[in-house]
Amino acid sequence: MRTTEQTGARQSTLRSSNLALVLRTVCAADGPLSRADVAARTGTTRATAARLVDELVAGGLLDEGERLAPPRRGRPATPLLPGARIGALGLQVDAGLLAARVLDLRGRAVAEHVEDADLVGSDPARTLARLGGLTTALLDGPAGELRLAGAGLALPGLVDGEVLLRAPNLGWSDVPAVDLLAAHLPGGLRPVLGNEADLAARTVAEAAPGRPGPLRDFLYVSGQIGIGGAAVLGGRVLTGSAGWAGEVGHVCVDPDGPTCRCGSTGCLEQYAGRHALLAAAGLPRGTPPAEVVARAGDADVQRALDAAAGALGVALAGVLNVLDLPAVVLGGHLAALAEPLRPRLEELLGRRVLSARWRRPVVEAVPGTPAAGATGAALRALDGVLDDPVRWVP
Amino acid sequence: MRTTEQTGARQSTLRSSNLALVLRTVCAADGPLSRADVAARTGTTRATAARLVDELVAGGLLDEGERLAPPRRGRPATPLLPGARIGALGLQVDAGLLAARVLDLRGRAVAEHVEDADLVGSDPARTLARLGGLTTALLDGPAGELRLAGAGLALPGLVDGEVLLRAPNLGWSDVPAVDLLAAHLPGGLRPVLGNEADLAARTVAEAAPGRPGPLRDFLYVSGQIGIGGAAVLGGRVLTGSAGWAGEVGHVCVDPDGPTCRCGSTGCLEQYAGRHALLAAAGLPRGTPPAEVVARAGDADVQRALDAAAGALGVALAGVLNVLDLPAVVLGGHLAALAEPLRPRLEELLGRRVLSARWRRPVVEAVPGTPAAGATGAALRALDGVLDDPVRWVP
DNA sequence: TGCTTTATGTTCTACGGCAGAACAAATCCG
DNA sequence: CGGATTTGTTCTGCCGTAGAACATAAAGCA
Repeated sequence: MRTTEQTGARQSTLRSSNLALVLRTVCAADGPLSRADVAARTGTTRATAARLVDELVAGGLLDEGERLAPPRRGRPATPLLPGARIGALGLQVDAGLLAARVLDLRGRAVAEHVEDADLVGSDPARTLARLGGLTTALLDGPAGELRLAGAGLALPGLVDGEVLLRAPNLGWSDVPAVDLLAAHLPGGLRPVLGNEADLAARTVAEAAPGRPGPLRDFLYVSGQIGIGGAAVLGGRVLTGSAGWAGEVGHVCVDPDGPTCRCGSTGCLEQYAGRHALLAAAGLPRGTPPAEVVARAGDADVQRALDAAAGALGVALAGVLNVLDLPAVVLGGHLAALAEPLRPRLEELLGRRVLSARWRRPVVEAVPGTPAAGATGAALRALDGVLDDPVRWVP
Repeated sequence: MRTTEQTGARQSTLRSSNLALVLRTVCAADGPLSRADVAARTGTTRATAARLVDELVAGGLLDEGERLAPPRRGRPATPLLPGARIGALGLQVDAGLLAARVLDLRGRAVAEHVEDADLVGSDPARTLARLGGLTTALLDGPAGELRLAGAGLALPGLVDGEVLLRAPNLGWSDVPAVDLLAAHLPGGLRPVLGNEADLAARTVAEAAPGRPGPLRDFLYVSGQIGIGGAAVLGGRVLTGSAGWAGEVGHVCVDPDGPTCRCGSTGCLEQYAGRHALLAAAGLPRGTPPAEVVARAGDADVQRALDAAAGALGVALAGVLNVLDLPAVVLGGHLAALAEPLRPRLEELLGRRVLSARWRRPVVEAVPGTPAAGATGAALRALDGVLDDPVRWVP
C-alpha cells in the first residue's frame, strides 16, 4: 500500500500543474492578460499557453473578454479574465450577526445577505438553521446560476474538523456545526469550518481569489467582544498544528491582572476587548466606537484608551518578536479606535520590538467589509479550484 | 522580461522533481530501501525508479550497500543509502564556544572541532579568523575527501543576509561576518549565515538530512546568557518575514519588571536567562546547572527557580496561544534545569494555554550535542542537494 | 539436488505533453 | 495598399514516464 510520501511527477501531473499555474497567473494579474502574456509570464511557449488557456476557457475557469484595439501594431490580443460563472459560498456566525455571501472567481460578491442579530447564548441548532434558511433564499436568486465550487463557515473560537469546540463570544461548546448547518442547505452543500479571525485575515492578504492584497506579512488583530487574531506570512495564514493558532487575545499582559473567562489572568482582551474597554471607560456596552473616539479627551475614556493601547503594545510586541512580522492590522472595533490608540501603540512597538531599529513596525486599520469572515470562507472554498483546476475542465 | 512568477513544468523539471523525490524518499527512510521499495513509495514504475536511482548513484548522492540474503523468496534487493561522500560544513560562534563540524548525507559527523572560549566582547575579525583557522585544519583531515555541498555559520542574534546586525550575547553589532570568515576558509567557501536558535531547532526537527525527528511541531527555547527560540511547524523553522523570528527571550512577562539590555522591560530572559537566574539565586556566574539543580531546596535558589518557571509559563503560554504548538523543547541550561522547572511550568501552560483542555502542552528537555547550531547549519547547507539533486548528477 | 516460486532488476516500446518552428490572422503605420 | 508587428494556430519532434515482457537471484520444497 502506498504510504503518505509524495507521488512522482508524470505527464498528467505536468498538465495539472500547468493548468493551475496558468489559472493562477491570470487571477493574480491586475488586469486582463492575453495568451502571449500568459506564455511570457509562465515561461512556456505560446502554443502550450494557448492550449492550456483553451482548456480553462472550455471549463469556465477563464473567460475571454471583448477584443480591444491594440495600443500599438500587431494582432489584437484576446483578453482573459477569471471565470464569472464559478463561485463559492461563504457563511458566518458571530456574536452580533449572521451572514451569507457568494463570491465569483473575480472576487466579486455576486449575492449577499448580512443581518444583525444578538446571538450570544443562542441555541446553536436554531441559529444555524436560521443561517441555512437565509442561505437557501440567497441561492434562489442570481447567485444560484453560478457553479459553486464549495462553501465555508466562519465561526469564532476553536474549531476542530467539523466541530466547534469552544466559542466564548457565543457561549457555545462542542457544537457539531457542519452537521447542524448542512441539514438546512440545498444541494448537499457541506461547508468547511474555519476560525473567524483566520478567515478575516485572508481578506486583507488577498484582494481577490489568487490575487495578493497590499500586505503579505502582518498580524491581524480582530477586535470583538474578545480579541482574536491571525498571523499572515507570505500571504498565508498561520493556522498552527491543530488549527488553533492566532489567539492573541489570550497573550498575558500582566500576570497579576484581571481574571479572564479562559481561566487565565491578565489576558489582552481584558484590556482591549470591546466590553472591557467600555467598562473601563464607564460607558454602556452598546456605545459605538465612533462615540468613544469623540470622547477620547474625557478622563475615564482617555485612561481606558491608554490602558488598552498599553496592553496592545506589550502583548503585540512579544508576538512580533516571536513571529518577525512588520505590521499590525487592526480590525473590528480596534480599527475604529485606531486614531486614539495608534500613538502609544506605535511608541511601545518601537521600543519593545527587537528589530524595530532596522524595521519599525507599522499599524494599519482595516475596518473591512461587514462579515469579513464570510468573504474569507468563500476565498478558502475557491482554493480547490485554483489549486486543482483539472478537476473542473472537461 | 520574465517576472517572478513560477515557471511552467516541463520534461526537464519532471526529471528534476523526480530525482529530488527519490533522493528524499531514501533519506527519509529508517533503513535502506531497494529500487522496488522506492518505486512503491513514490508511485512510479520499477523501470522509472531504477533509472532515477542509477543517476543518483552515479552522482554519489546514493550508495549501494552490500546485498543481503532476502527474508523470503525472490531476488535479493540491493540496499540503497544516502551518499557517504557528500557533505556540508557547519560552523558556530557563541558566547562560550567555537565549533566546526562536517556532516555527510547520512547525518553523521565525519569530523568536528568544538572548543571552549570566552568570546563575549571579543573582536569579531579575530574570532572569525580563529574559526577559519580551525576549520582549515579540520578540512585537512579525512573530511577533506568529501565533496562539500556548502557551508553555514550559526551566530546568536539578528542576522541579515551576510551581516550580523546585533548579537547582545557576544556584544557584536553590524559585523560583515561572512566576509570576515570567508577570507580564512579554503576553496572559496562562503558560509550561509543563520541564527543559532533557528539552526539548533532544526537538529530537533531533523534526525538526519531529510529525515524527520521525533517532534515536528514545537517551540524550541534555547537557554544561554540570553534566551533565544524558534518555532517549528510541520518540521520547518518559522523564520519570519526578515528572518528575525523566534525571539522568545524578549516576550514581556511583567511590564513593570526589570529593564532589559534590549531597551524593553520585563523580558523573559531577565528571569530565565542563565546570568539572571544565577544572580537571583545568589550564585556565582560560572555555577554549572547541575549544581543549581542539586541546591534546588535552598530558599534563594528555589525562589529563583520558581520565578524562572513562572516567567517561562506566562511567556510561553502566550506564544503557544498564538502559534498553536503542542510542545516546548528546552535547550541549553534550561534543559539541564528541566527537572525543577517542569512542574510549575507545565501547570501554568495547562492553565494559560486556551486549547490545553483538548491537547495539553508537553515540555521536553533536549540538551542536544554541544554546538547544535553548527549541526543545524550543516543540515541547512545540505538542503540544496536534497532540493535540487539534478545539479549534482552527471 | 533440481525444479518451482517469488521478488527484484533490466530492457523495450508506446504515449502524453511540452518546445520550437512555421504559418495565419489582425491590426497599425507610412 | 503594402510592410511591419504582434498575437494566435498548426505541425512535428523530443523527453521522460508507464507498462509489459524478460532476466536474474535467491529461498523453499519434494
